[in-house]
Amino acid sequence: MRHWLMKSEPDAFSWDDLVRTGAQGEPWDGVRNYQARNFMRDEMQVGDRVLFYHSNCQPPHVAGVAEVCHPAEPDLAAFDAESPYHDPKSTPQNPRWVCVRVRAVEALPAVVPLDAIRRNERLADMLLVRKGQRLSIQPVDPEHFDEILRMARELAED
DNA sequence: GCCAACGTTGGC
DNA sequence: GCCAACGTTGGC
Repeated sequence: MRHWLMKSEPDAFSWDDLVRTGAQGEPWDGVRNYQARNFMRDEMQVGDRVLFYHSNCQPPHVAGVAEVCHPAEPDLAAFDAESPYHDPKSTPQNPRWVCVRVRAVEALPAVVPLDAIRRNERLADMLLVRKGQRLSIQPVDPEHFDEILRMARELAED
């Protein structure tokens, strides 16, 4: 089992939105970055655990743990001329973009803000805190994943 | 709202 | 294949 971090802007799709989608989960559509696509297409497997991260909000933070619940399939939004994610170069015969489906597992007992992650030297190597790094889907080392969960428990005690 | 960092596009 | 121009991400 691998571990991941997936970013979402809460104004667009929040942790609560994910919880509401229930067991069938949410297709992670709209990813238009090849590296992120390749992670979904080639490396993500059903059961992989995901840190659900809220970006572009104050403060940015990890909100919950999700899991991959369906393997990569074509991103239907790319075919939809009305969608902001429309890509005319992607066709049903030859889909350029794919998405996995993700469902909520559990909210963290306390959210873990980005600045706390930055200050934790055990997380110094996380891609999330690497300068200039802005992948919306990124692999997470298991130790880093567990450390985030530990921080959430610790923050909940205060 | 600003802007650094990065990815993509397209002319050549 | 190079690279300038442009668009996007996302923290601040």
